[in-house]
Amino acid sequence: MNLSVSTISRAMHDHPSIGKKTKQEIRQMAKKLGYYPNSVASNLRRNRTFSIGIIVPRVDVHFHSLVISGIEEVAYQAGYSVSIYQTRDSLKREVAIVETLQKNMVEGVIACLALETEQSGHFASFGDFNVPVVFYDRVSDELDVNKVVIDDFESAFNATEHLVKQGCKRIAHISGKQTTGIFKSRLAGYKAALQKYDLPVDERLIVYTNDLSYDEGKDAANDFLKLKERPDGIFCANDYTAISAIQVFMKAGYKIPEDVAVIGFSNYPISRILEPALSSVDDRAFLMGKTAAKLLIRQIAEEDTGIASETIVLKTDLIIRDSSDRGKQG
Amino acid sequence: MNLSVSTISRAMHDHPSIGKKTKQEIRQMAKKLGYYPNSVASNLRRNRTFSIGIIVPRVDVHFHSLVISGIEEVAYQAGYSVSIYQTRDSLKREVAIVETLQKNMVEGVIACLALETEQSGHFASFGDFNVPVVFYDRVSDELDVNKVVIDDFESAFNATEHLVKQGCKRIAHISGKQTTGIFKSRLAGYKAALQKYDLPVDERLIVYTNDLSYDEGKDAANDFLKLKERPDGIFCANDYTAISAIQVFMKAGYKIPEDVAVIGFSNYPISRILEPALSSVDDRAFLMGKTAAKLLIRQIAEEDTGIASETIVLKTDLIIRDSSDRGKQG
DNA sequence: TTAATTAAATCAAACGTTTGCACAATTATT
DNA sequence: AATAATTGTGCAAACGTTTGATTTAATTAA
Repeated sequence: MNLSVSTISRAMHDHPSIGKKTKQEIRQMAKKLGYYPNSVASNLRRNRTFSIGIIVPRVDVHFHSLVISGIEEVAYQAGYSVSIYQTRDSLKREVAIVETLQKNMVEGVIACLALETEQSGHFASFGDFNVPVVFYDRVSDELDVNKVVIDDFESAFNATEHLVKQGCKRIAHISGKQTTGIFKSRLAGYKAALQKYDLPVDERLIVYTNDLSYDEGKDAANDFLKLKERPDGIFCANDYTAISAIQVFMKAGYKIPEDVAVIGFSNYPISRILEPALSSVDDRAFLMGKTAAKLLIRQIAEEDTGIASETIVLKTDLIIRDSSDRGKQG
Repeated sequence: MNLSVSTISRAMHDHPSIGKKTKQEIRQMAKKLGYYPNSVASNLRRNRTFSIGIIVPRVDVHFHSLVISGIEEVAYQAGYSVSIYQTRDSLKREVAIVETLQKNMVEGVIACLALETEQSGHFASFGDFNVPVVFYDRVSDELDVNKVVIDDFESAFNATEHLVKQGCKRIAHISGKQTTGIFKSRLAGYKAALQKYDLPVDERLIVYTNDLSYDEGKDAANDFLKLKERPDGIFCANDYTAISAIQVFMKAGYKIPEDVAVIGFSNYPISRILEPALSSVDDRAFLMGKTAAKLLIRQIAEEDTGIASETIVLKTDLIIRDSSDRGKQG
């Protein structure tokens, strides 16, 4: 009953050339002695780490935590451990984290760029180590790498179209920074929907905010109130501004959705709790995480000829609630 | 310029017995060749992993994501990578994760128990490997191990006292499951405050919910409405029930806070956005994460005679907003 | 100059697996 | 009974560091 290490190793891995009883004996012994194979040694020998790195701006932003949840779900099943790193939207931190991940020899990386990041060259180094990278949401244009995003244009189009179908004739839009691709697309989708239904695109009904904060939403809504021809529908590029718009208009005596129908973007958990409950575009954050993880793990497994780049576009969900539901079809 | 591996190793670690110029040359060479020391090999030799595991019920619950954020902050500074695992409140998953962490040889664990978990014996195995464990929020009584919690009793006491000072005479409480320690403590704190101010403890003004959901909050509030002597203040064991209580009472024509002052618990980000803005007890989730990480890392570093157990109680913050602020002192 | 001291670099073992190859033991085939 | 095929096990090198002991080189003291 004195077996060589190789036999034990093979037994633990259920190698076919080990006898059944030997395997059983070894397994029993291992359990009795509380023996676990040393994963570090194993990893060294096999030249693997079974770990992937996630780089997010902040964990405590609901969108990101949902993405992380999706990633964890898939990665755990596949036997990978996921390590979390926060940039807090600082480029400097992002660069430092990229280097840390390199040192830690993660086998793959899933990242959402920091707000400060405009050049994403520091991610290129992963290519040198043949470590695949998948971006989600805020993606890098300059790198030819994998991406998981939603179709912001179509989502905005659908949301706006929904307002049209509820009978809105003057639909406003609270938009984000036009340097960010997703907000540009949402604006474009909004305009396209108006055009489809022969509604004029009125620049006075479009407000460009800096970061779509709750307070900026209030300002935007107050601007709308000052117009002589006020909007009867508002499509907001996120939920916070939608909430403040609703509050401002309600305080001014307007009925939601009868006088003004409002729809947001992201479907935060608050949305269903508010009164009136907020209609919103669900951005499928959880699915986005799962998709990114699947894509990444596939790339890790392939390991063949250079990393092929792929972009996955997810469909969104239009969630109609009281803030825009006038009981009409569509 | 052909140096031995040991020289290179020492040079990279800034070992004193390597000459200055040699160090420089080696560093330069390393940079030029894109050489990174193999961390797996290093870890094997030094018998370390520099990784800690976090076990949370769900990443996408704001409280937990804040805790994670705090942990990441501290751990990253200290050179540890943090791997995330979700139990989704399933005991089975929790047990599996504990085993995975064992296999992965994390150097420490921070955990919040799954709702299903009543016996936490599976965590004991970490002790066998001398891996320190820190629990936060939902902690294990049976294990003599490190914990980071808030003072639920005092927090509830303060919240209730605040309502008293706003002039409330009949203060209700929406409580959680009494099998969970934190909800028991909050109830006790509530009662203690009433007693201090010679207010009667009226069982009709206390509702025991199952999971403090938004809908249960509505039910509870409706129950209060049915009483002939209705409450003029409500202390809720979380924010969701506080929100639904406010909505129910407002719909019934009551003014908040004039007729009914309401205060919640946890200080969700929604709280400041609602109208009226919700008063709440801030549970210091971020600080909790930082504290847990510091405690854990200290324990990892000590590595001496058995793991000493320690419990850290954090002070909470009473955040007064419109839902309870009648303009009176206190 | 030579010995003693100090500084700088190398040697070699160890960390605990994995895995190709060789070998031994068993069973099946002529 | 000898050979071939099959099955089960062991050997030993390798993975890339780290580190105590040791050698070599450079410096200083006598």
